[in-house]
Amino acid sequence: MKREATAQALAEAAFDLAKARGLDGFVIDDVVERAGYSRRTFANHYSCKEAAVASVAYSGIDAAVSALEDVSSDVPLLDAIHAVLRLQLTTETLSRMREVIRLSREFPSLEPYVHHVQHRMRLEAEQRLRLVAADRYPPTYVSLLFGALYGMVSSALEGLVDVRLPGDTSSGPGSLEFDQFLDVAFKHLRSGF
Amino acid sequence: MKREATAQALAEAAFDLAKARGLDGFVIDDVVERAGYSRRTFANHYSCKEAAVASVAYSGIDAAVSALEDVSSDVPLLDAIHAVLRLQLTTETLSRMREVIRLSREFPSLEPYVHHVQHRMRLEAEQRLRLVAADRYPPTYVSLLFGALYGMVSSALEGLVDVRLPGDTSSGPGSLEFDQFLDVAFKHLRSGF
DNA sequence: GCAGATTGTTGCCCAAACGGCAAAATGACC
DNA sequence: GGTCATTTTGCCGTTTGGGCAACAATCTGC
Repeated sequence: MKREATAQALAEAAFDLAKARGLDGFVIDDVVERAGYSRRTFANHYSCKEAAVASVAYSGIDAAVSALEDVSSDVPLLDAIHAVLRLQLTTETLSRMREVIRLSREFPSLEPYVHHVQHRMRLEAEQRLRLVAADRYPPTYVSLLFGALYGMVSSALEGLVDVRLPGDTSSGPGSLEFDQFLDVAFKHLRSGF
Repeated sequence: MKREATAQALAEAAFDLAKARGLDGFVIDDVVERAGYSRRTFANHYSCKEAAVASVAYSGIDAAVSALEDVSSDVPLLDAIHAVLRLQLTTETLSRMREVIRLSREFPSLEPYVHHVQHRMRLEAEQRLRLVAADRYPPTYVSLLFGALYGMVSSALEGLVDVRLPGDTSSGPGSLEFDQFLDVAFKHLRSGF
């Protein structure tokens, strides 16, 4: 769909500008000039530049959930999710999220939109996961499980930014810390606190 | 502090107007007129009317966490949290949250700010909880536990709005559904999925 | 290929909002 | 009373949001 492509192009331009000049270092006119659209078109897609910048964190969620939907149904649900997170929550996707979170620390006006994107990702993933698991688990169970999982993962993402922010962009991808964290999180998910 | 009182008065006025006329049925001038402040002052506190409206959902969090901090330290952590949620997440607080969530369904531009408030509540609660439990559990453990708890509770709040929205404002308070849900959530929290 | 419908983009335009700055007001404290 | 810190306010130029209608592009079935 063309609409989506335009939105992504605008978001990309806004994200680049925010990285380069900071969130207050540019106006919407700069974004549309860079992306080659009109200001009016920007307003058709985003309500403000914050929304555009935050939206880039959304990329990758689709691939992750799709991977989950492909998992054969005789693999236990928790195992499947664990494996998918390990595979998908890496490199590009993870480092973008971290960059957006980092920006939102520096420019608090970005925070609401980042949280909004995270929330939408959670909703979409949860909804699609519920379909995948519909024949094995009741919806309420999946909601609780997913809510708990989301809470732990998002808490870890924020934590990673805190811990590793000063300096290294090095160990972004399948970083040891994140994998280790995932293991602990799933241990609790399986057998409680 | 006076600053806080002003912010709350403005938020209250914005919330009332949003309930009465819808989010697009008033402008900032209406808010400040009702609250008795100037437009410039509004801008000192909130970046837009959405932020003001959403902020009313924040009320009550302070009391809840304070109650938790008073719990004697020989009560198991999970029991203490469970009890506090049962007591505090009722009537006024809960019904405000539901009203804000309901508004955000009708006016999507409100969503980011609602999610932001939820997120801030989570952060504050988690941080203070970590202090309370510092002598019994390591910070990482508390973060994971709290993340999971938050995910489940927020998932339930949204669910409650979905289920009960069409019609009744009747069963807001210590509603049966919510208590039952809490029990299930804590069962999983204790012994896993 | 073509006429029609659907969807995306743009310009126009004005009400609304953001935000810097400095003056005025409020209050706490001595 | 006086002094200092915090908060509120008015002024005002810049930026934004979004309704509307025209325009372009893309997708239909024929």
